[in-house]
Amino acid sequence: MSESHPVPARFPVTVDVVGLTVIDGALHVLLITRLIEPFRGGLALPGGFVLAGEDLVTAAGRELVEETGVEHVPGHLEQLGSYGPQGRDPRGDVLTVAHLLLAPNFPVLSAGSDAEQAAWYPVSRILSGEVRLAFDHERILGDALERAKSKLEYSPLGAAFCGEEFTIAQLRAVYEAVWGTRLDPRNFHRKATGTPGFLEDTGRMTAGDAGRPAALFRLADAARPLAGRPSRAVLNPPLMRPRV
Amino acid sequence: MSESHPVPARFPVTVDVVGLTVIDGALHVLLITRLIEPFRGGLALPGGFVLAGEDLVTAAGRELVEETGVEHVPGHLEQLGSYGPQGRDPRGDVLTVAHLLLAPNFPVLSAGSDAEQAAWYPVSRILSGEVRLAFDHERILGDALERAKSKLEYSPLGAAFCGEEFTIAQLRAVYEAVWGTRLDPRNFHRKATGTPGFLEDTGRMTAGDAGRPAALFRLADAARPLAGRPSRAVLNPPLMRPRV
DNA sequence: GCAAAAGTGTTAATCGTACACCCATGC
DNA sequence: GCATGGGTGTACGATTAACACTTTTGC
Repeated sequence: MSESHPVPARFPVTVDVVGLTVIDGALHVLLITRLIEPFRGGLALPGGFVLAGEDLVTAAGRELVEETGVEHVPGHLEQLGSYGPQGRDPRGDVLTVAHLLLAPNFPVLSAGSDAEQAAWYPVSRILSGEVRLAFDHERILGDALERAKSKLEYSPLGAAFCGEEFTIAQLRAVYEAVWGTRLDPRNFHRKATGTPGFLEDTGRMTAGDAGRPAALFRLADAARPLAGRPSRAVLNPPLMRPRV
Repeated sequence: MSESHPVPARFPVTVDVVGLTVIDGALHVLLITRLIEPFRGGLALPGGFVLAGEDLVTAAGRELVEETGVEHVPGHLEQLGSYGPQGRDPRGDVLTVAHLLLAPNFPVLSAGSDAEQAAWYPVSRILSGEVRLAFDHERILGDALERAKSKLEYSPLGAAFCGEEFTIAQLRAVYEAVWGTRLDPRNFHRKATGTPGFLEDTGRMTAGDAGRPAALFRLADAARPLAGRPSRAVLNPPLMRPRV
């Protein structure tokens, strides 16, 4: 914060959003198809420039809403980290502040031909190299996945992937998709319902599915985000992912 | 990363460093006394503007070296998070990327009267409110402390607070200072030495201190930072801090 | 010898894991 | 009835936590 003798450089600052969701048991990421150079026609994370008067998370939420046509930010949005400004955009130095969105599967607006089209892509297709991302967005995605994995361990944010009410099996599917492992349904049930301050039984049940109806849960009040501030609640003890 | 219709704003970008060390069993933070407005005469985190052509961690390391007179970055430096650009500097919008330094106690240069004086301050005096920090630096310090606490759990970075060689008791003092708890020396010894890929016995011993001489350890090769890239090694199983 | 700190042994409680088993529904 | 998935009980090994005890130094 001290003033150095050299004139401070000013940088264009963008926000990018790594939007993750679970569709049919597989982790998906929200990507847009670029309509302009560089990387025209390529896939990239949604994002855009921070405007004067905006805060970082605000800007990230605005870009997300603009590029998907969703009404509100549909899940948990938090800062991931900053990248740059060197060597990440062929047009020049751009600092980007990446954000992580954990959200239930929400429908993405079908944009007209003049807008960038956002859509969900299976993360596995990027990790396998089958699909490539523009800029340094593969690196950012990698960091986001690592963050998401550890978030599930010690925070109640796995529930951010589910809707308002969900079954333990739906929650388990989230953990399995993000961690890339299978979990014992019975032990997971006990651990999830037994963790204090995590889940709250709604008293309601599913109906119509195969098998025995499942109890519907919601996030406990203690674990909910409060008045705009995202939840900082901690899962204690943590739900540990199997280590190799 | 998409181009919005509004002209992208350009922001001055600073890097700040939360430098932590353990002195006499107490956690200390590196602060400078500001010589200019705003907050002239107040205490703040060391930092400064990112220059053209610089990367973030590079800039943070440069500012640290400049403001303390130390030769090299003396420990583990990593990005913490970004703050702003709104409402954190009375002179206008400034985006800052905060960094976390975990370092052994190193002597700070006594600056001349025309330079900002850096010095170590007990963290407890800031947390108690006895000492106030400029800008939003108290919030940044709070986030840094939280990050440091969790880093000790699942990474070998506790050793970054020690010198090249250290005893288990010195390492335990680090954990106790950062976590603010007492740990059983005997169980900690077993846990630290028994964690694979963490510590390596040097074969050397301390001498001259009270009590039985202690074996000197160093970070295992697997846990060392390699070729500039900071260590991403993971402690498995983690050293768990006592939960209240 | 005595104090002090390092390091080892031991034990009980707790936790994770695996898996047998019962429950409640759709068909 | 049978398949399907929800949910509980239980047993065993691993890990933690508490603390007795031995070792090795300085004084």
